[in-house]
This record gives sequence, structure tokens and C-alpha cells, in this order.
Amino acid sequence: MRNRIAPLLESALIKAHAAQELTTYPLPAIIIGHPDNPEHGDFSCNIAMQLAKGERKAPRQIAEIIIKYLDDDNGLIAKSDIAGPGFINLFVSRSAWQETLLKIESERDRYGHTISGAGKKVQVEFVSANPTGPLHIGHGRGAAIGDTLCRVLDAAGWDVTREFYYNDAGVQISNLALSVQLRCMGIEPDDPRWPEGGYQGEYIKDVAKAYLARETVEATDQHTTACGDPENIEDIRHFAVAWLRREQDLDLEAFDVKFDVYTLESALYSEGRVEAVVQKLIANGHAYEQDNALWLRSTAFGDDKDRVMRKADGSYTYFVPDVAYHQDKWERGFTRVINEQGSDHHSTVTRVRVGLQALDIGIPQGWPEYVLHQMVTVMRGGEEVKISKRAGSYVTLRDLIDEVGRDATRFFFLMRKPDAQLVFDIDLAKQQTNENPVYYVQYAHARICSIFDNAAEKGFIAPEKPALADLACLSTPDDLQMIKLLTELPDTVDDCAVHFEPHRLTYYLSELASCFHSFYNKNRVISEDKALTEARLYLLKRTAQTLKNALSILGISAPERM
RNA sequence: GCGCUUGUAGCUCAGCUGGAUAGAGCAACGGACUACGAAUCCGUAGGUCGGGCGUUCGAAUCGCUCCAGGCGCACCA
Repeated sequence: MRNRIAPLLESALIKAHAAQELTTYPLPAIIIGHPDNPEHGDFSCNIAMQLAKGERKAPRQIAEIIIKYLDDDNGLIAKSDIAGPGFINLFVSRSAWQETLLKIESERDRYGHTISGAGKKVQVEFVSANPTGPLHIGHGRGAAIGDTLCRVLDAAGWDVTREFYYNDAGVQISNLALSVQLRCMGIEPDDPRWPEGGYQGEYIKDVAKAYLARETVEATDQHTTACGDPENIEDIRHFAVAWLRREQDLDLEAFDVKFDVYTLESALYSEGRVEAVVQKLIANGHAYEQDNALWLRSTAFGDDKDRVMRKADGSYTYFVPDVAYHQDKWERGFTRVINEQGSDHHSTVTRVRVGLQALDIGIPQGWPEYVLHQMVTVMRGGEEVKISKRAGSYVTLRDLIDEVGRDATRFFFLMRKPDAQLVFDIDLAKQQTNENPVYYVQYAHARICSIFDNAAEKGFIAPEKPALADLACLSTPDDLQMIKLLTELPDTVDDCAVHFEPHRLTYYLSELASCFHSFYNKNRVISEDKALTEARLYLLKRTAQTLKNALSILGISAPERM
């Protein structure tokens, strides 16, 4: 609805300008707000106040001019007021509201989807956990936010590619292989021979056991059969990576998160991309040798210090393949790339961008974009669960899904905006009570479904494609409030996509569920009045559809019974 | 010390990118099921939007500054 109101005001401004009653040029963008107070109308606009200074006229006077040129051919506007210092308040007609229900019916599962993205390509990289252990709760938040962001962007009309990048080489993986090898030999973390950076988790023992048993592992991008020789560190490395890759696959599958593309760091090396980046940076004159290392003069691009590219031992720092990887993304034609990461990695943002600038291949300065989520703390039994990755003790994503369920886990991760810290209260998430917002929302859906069952027994069904006149009885403030809220889903989806903030949808859902529960307690749906009963069943059908669609964008189910 | 981020009701958090009287949930108190699911609803109470200064018609929102929490600041990723 917001998108239908704005053009009306826009054309009024243009007409007023053409008639020389307004002189400001260029005209500022129209911002439509929805007032908190219903007396202030369905929508309000502050344009008159913004123009006041340039026009040298009182805002209320300007508002009058704009309203004079307001052409409402479709009968959208029932009333327009000038209020307060100069707000233009617009009241949408009842029939225009009622008509929106027909739109929801015709769009069905697509309702809430928009065309804002115009089918343009966007790539979202998220999770990107290294295969050195199971996914923990922090990865879970990244998975929930990243995946939902993809669903939101898809709903907003973008062509989304989901990508997972992982490091299957390098120091961390060597530590992994070594840890498994030691476990194969029966050496435990408390043994003096256990190395500093070794992975101590119990899962390493499982990997070792599987390796010695010569198991076969099938995972995304990884297929291998162990030779079982504890001396063969190369084979152990392959096997361990594949084994943990499979663990992560299973976790993600349980979380209903899928990826289109997996990129391996090792491939960037084997395809010569890493070397090519170094050569290009040298050729561009941005590199220098010092202390047996090769440095990038990143300070020339706004970094606070220069960065090592090639270490004294001849290997590259992680940041070089990162740049090579993003160059690859760029060359694949993604003019829009979003990286979802934990905020503990935020120092990479500058470095990757700086490296790409130094390549001088026409990549814009703010590319790629980043969504950084803050840390998660876990509460259980009223106490914080301490996490020690080093000792291998932490809450895994799998634990959470098993314990509180996929729907609740996703919803809890999505309730907060990414850049706020999140407290995950496991006891609360498990509760099947009114304190738990997931159940509150899902219950609204289930409750509506049960009304339909009840209505069917009494011989009532929601009409298909009713005439607008049949909906005219949906005219109480409660009916209209429901309808108005239903119309906000597409705007909310767009807002989520623009701001990278999926949490707006969780709040929308809570509000919609609340509106319905309240409506239900106050109004009879099934009554003697056949016309009203059918109209309300029709309204609830659209409400259930809207709840279901919004939940679906969050990757959460809409149960018909609970 | 530098960078990013957060600070709103007793607690957990919204506040739609500057608008009209700052909102929810939980906790507290008081109410509503012999008709559609009480996993629900209605009401009461609860605030110096961390402090200060500034920008303007107008600030929780923007700027500066101070205070406090979190995360970074490697020839780890």
C-alpha cells in the first residue's frame, strides 16, 4: 500500500511544480510514514515541512497546495488532512483495504514477494567454517542470518547464489591432521607430546577411529576412503577434512540450510589464482620485500598498517587467498556480494577491500558488503555456558537443534538484529508456553486452521474469488486493523532486504499473531450471519497465508496442529 | 592506545534509516473459558532513551565529547 501512496504524492508535487506553485528543485524524495496514532490516518507525509524553508512558506500552506493537486483516480484515499505543524495525513478507503485481500488470494504462496531486486544477481557467502570441528552456536547464528538473508533477498526479487568457502589447507588443517594422527597412535591431549595448537575435542578420537577402520566418507566436494595407515599424514589430512565436512553437511541439512557453491581454498592455489594475485600486486607496484617477507603497502589504501603477504617461510598469509577468492567472485559477474561473518573477523573487511583496490581491476571501494553478527552467549539453568574452543567444549549447532528443535533455534537466532549481542536461553527456547515467541506465532496459524475445521463442520467455507461487495462487511476497526497489517508483509520483506536485518520479520510475525489472537478473543468468526462469517473466514484464510509465507521466509514451519 | 559495535521500563529487546503522547514480551498486581484451541485475551503499574554539548521547525534516531559492556588490533584463520 505504501508503494501505491507515494506515487500519488509524487505526481501532486510535480503538478504543483509545473503550475509554479512550488519552486524547489530538485524535489526531495517522498517519505511515507505510518503514524502511531490512528487519528493521524493510515499514512503520513512530512514533505511540506521539508519544503518550508526553500519555499519560504508556512508548511501548512504548502500542504494545502499539495493536497489541491492530489489526483486519486482509483479512489484510494478517503480523506486527507493537514495536521500539527504541517503533516499531510492520508486515510485509505475501506474498499481499497478490503481489495488487498483479493491480491493476497491471487498471489498465494508468492504473497510477500516483491520485484525490488529486479532479478539482479547477488551472491551471499555465509557460515564458511573451516572443517576442523563441528559447527558451534556462533556458526549457527551465522547460518540462520545468512540463510534467511538469502531467502529474504530471493523474496525481494534478487537472483541469489549461496556460497560456502572453506579452508582445506594451511596451518589449521595441518594441526587437525596432526591431532588425528596422534589420536591414532593413542596419544591424548594431556600427554606431554601433545602439541600447542592441537585440537582436543572428543570428535578427533572419532575421526581417528574411523580412519583406522578404513571407512569411506562421502561429503560435499569430498570423497575419500581411509588407507588406515597412521604414518600417512597426507591421507589422514584428506580423510579428516572429508569427515568433518560431512559432519557440517549433516548439521546444515538438519538446519535446512543449503548452498549452491562450495569454494575450496586449495583450489585457489592449484589454479594459480593466489600466485596471480601476488604477481599482479607486485606489478602494480604495491608490494615490497622486508625482513625476508613480502609486504603489501596497504596503508596506501587506508589500512592502518602494511600487511604481510608471503611469510619468511615462503607460505602466504590467509589474506592473499581471500583476495584471490574475491577477485574470482568479481570475475564471476557478481557486482553485488554480501559476506556474512562473525564480528570477530571484522578486521578482514578492510584488508580484503584494500587488496581488491590494489589489484586495480575496477572493483568499487565498498565491495563486497558485509553483515557482521555479534557474539552469542548461551544460558542454561540461569547460568552462562562457558565456551572453550581450545579444549573442544562448546555448544554445537547439532546439540541445539536436537534439544530445542529447528524452528525455535532459527527463530531465536533471528530475533535480534545481527549487530547486537545475543543471549540464547536454552530453557526459554525449549518451553512450549506463552513465553516462547515461536510457539506464539505458530499457535496463531494452528488456531486459524482449527477454525476452518470447525466452520466446515457447520457448513461454512471461505469463498473463492468473492466480489469486493462481499467483503464490505469487514468494516469494524478490528477487521480493518487485521487487513492493514496483512498488507505490510511486502514492505517488511523489502526493509529486511535493504537493511540486511531479518529480525524485522520476526517482529512483524509477533505483531501479526498478536493482532489475530486479540481479534479472535473479541470477535466471533463463525456466527448466524452467513455473509459476515464467510467474509471473516476469507480474511482468516489470507491471515494464515500471510503467517505461513512470512514463516517460510524465515525457514520456519507453519503447523496446522500443535 | 586505535578500530568496529552496543547502551531505551526491574529483566530481554523493538522503535520502520529526523516526526506528532517512546512501544512489546517476561516478571508484579487485578480480571476473562457451560459457543470457533486459555500455548490465548483484557486491564493496572513501571522511563532523565548511559551523561553532557551541539545541528533545526522537530533528536532515542544525526555530529562532537565523556562513561560503561562486547569483539578485534599476528609473518593464525
